[in-house]
Amino acid sequence: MLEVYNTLTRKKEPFKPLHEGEVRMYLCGPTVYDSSHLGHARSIVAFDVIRRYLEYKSFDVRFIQNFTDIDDKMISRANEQGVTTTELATKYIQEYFEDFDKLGVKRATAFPKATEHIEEMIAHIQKLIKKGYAYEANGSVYFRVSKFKKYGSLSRQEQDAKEPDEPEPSESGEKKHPDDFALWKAMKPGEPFWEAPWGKGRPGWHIECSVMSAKYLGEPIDIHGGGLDLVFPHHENEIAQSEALSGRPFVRYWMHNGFLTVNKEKMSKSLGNFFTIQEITAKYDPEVVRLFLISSQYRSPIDFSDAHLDEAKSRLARIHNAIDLLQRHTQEAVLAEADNPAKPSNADAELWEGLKTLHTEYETAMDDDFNTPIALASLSKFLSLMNTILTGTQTITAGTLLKTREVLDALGEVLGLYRDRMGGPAQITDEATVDGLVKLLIDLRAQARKNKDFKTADQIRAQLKDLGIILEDEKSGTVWKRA
RNA sequence: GCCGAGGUGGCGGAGUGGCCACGCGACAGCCUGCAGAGCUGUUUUAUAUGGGUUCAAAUCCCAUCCUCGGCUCCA
Repeated sequence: MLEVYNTLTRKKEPFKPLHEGEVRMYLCGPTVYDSSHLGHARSIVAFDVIRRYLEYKSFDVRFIQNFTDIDDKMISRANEQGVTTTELATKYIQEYFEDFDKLGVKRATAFPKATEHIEEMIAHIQKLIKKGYAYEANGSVYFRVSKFKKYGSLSRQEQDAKEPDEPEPSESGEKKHPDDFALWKAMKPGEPFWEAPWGKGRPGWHIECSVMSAKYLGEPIDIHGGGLDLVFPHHENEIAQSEALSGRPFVRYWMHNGFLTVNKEKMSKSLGNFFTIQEITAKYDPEVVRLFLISSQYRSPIDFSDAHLDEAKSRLARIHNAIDLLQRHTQEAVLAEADNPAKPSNADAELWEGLKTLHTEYETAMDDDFNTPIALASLSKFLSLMNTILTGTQTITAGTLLKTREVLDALGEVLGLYRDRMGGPAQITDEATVDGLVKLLIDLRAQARKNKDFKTADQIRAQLKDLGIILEDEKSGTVWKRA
């Protein structure tokens, strides 16, 4: 039984989607005025794993992620660079896809943009005004927080005790209460704008998520996600805007990921302690970065450092070695058993037992609010067992090995790890040629070793290493891989 | 100030009453012509501090100290 932690109730709750067999989830995406950094990756990878696990559990997942392509930061950055906000957005959306494709993040069902939903937002705001939840002031429109009694229930913040509608001298003079927030911002000279019944301007930040979420997923949706820093005010305001109109819950499960920190401080643009995904992936394999990001539970903080990424690199190498070992044994067994199938041995039974344990432990972990560290631990335990069995003296049948591969493939798919090593034998012609040539050299080296001509043997190995090809001697023979 | 999260071995990171994961690093052994990988073992009483409850506490209760986050820029 899957349980998820709901920020609304601050408890783990059994997960039951509104429509059986179907999950509708929405993730607050980036404002596309700059490159994504590792903090964004933490959130996006976390929800990617959640989405993948839900799919693994056979849910049909509709997953929407927005791009905020109009707001103050978009405007000021576009002005700095002498481009339009549209040009700026196009550039960073493209970069976004490059970054996250690299990190193995599955593309969302749709990526709606704020600027493509202005009409719907205006309609939503009009209805809010009509119902008395919003008011116009100098061409801007604000949400009247005091009118929405549940305000603050997500972030557990008391509504300001000040008298509603009491003028606030420190404010711009437009808002009737400091807690009120903008639904529509009147145009300032030189800014991009859209026509609205109350004048030229642009939407506030929060309204886009309410409108696009409802448009693409309906109401209520099952899961709405984002970083912990979005709880207040962003998500609180989304609830207010949406529920003020619909009169029913907007979201059933609110999920928030913890921060990526640097020296225990939140990685953020304003602190300047950020590294872009491009910078990190220039230094580390994207799969290493991904493993690093899922090595702690998504709600826990995770501290960034080179040492921690190096650790993930070592750990990933261990996983890869085990997968490669399995791949070789599987291919050999399939070939060997082409004509006469082998009988399962005790070792087969042991491996089956291990698979069963892995399967149970893994699912129990992921069912418990997506506990990836425990899922990885169960995988590690299994891989140790598998290494022992495969390097042992007993041969395993092709059937057992293929089953092992199938299970590891499915579990790796959820975490987004080692998938590229799970395929069959190399298919590209060049690859096949290289494979043939290297095997030829391996044979020659084997001859040399047999003749105790270690000088030649070592020379072959060393020269291949210079070409980026590593030879490793196994009990069953020599294998090769790329450095 | 208000609200919230958390302090676990050399390091990362699980664990909400007993059996104390998993990984990284280090050391030793096995295997090996050598190397790598792999396997095994070790890394002495790891659970911020002080009390309390209990046959039994990292886990529950009380107090204290410390760290981090949110409070309308933020994944």
